[in-house]
Amino acid sequence: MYQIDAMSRTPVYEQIADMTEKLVLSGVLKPNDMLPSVRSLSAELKTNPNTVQKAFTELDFRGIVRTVPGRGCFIRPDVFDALKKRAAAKLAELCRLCREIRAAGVPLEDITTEINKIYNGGEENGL
Amino acid sequence: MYQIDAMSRTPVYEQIADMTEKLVLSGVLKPNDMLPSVRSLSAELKTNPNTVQKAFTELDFRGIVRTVPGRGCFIRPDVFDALKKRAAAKLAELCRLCREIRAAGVPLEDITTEINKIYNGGEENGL
Amino acid sequence: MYQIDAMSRTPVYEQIADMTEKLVLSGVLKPNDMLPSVRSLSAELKTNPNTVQKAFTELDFRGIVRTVPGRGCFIRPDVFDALKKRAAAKLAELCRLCREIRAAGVPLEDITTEINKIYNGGEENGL
Amino acid sequence: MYQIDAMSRTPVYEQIADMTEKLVLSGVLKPNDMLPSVRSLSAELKTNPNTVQKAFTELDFRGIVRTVPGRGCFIRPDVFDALKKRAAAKLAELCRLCREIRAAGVPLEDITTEINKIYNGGEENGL
DNA sequence: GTGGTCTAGACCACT
DNA sequence: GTGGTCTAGACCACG
Repeated sequence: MYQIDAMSRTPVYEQIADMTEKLVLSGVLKPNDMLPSVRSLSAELKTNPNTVQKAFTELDFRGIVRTVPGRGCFIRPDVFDALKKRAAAKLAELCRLCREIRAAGVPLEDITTEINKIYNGGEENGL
Repeated sequence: MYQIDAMSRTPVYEQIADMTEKLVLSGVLKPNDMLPSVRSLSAELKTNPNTVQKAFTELDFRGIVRTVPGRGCFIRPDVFDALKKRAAAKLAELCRLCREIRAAGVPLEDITTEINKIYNGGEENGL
Repeated sequence: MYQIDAMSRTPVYEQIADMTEKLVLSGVLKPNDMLPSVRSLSAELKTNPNTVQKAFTELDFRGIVRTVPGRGCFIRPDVFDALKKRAAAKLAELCRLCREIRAAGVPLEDITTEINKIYNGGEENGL
Repeated sequence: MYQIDAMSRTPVYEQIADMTEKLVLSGVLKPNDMLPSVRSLSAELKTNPNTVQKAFTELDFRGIVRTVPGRGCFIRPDVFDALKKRAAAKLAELCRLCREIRAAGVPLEDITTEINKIYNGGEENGL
């Protein structure tokens, strides 16, 4: 279910957090579902438990999960509210990029055609 | 001409490189222009000379400048080709973000209206 | 009678102990009353018997109950003395918080109005 | 300047974070001041650098500091806004305690006299 | 079994 | 020098 890229520049703990987010968006993980335990996931990913722990802490901060000591780590019931907020932040980042691209002289059409391709790309949730 | 934000989380050397790029796009720096020397720029920005040096190396890597040992650092004649390629890379990054935003359930209109706002924002090159 | 919040960060055994205290304060449990057995309560709350056992040990420590091996767990005759002592400890904790709030520059009125609201809130014992 | 209590139940990293907050409230640390480095503070407190690191991360989350990789950890210019918000949260916690104390039959006067003592206690910032 | 904290020590990117 | 990440392994509280 999880897979990490050791060569990537994004930290392992962030990869785990991002991947979990995507598993929620793709419906694999649903509200109140329990995440794999720190130990089992660290064994599966062949990473240190502390790294997984940090990923779960990060997810807690993001409002994606609620971790209950001694019981486990659970997807929050209101996870989609948190994801909405994160999407808004990503939209702002997209706008920043867009301004840079415009400044480089790229025409509006180049961007809109790319975006339309993505949105007309059917139902695949390729993340 | 240059200004860095010490509180920003983007590395100072990257800020310098990005700013130089924008000075080219806004026409302040033109092909074959010479950049300030490492020593003068580091004095102006109150940073470590190593940091400025690293920024110049980064710009060299990006294809923006050509460093001539003993003479200085010059904007490449073909700088706009390099900038086109970098814009293309940014477009790809934008698409990646766009896919994530789509996965979060944000409608296409939210994105296109934002982008249109940017492209209809007149001639200002506010970078 | 009892109800636990699995998502809460306060340990389950503490939730059980706190709730028992409140049942005494609200008059539902009176001195010399017997508490439900560990087994029956753990079944009702769908928790581990060890957890309920730990809650009872905690209540014993607090001076709320007296556990008689082989017979059961009883509210102490002098339970209200123990509750008085605990209220005093809570008052000390409140003072600690109050000092912190004062240090943050919050005016006295903000605190007293909040407290008056609570004490003028009628007879409801909503705990 | 810093001192930790190894026997306390509050984690060391939290003690460090709380202490830093109090140093701001007492005026010892001011906006834009730099905190001691992870290494120096860990040496001073005889703790592991990772523990101090975690404290700084916590302070970042609280909005107290801004940590800039390669440069250091600085008190935010708007630190007092963050402290105001934290004080509001503490006031809510105080109200929760107050309700419990009221339920235990403690009269309003007992609380208000204690609080008045604190607020009339002169200028000492005893934290 | 679960997560939370901590130590010890390494390597990296940035200034 | 600075902070950031990661590994290895320990101990604790909770269920």
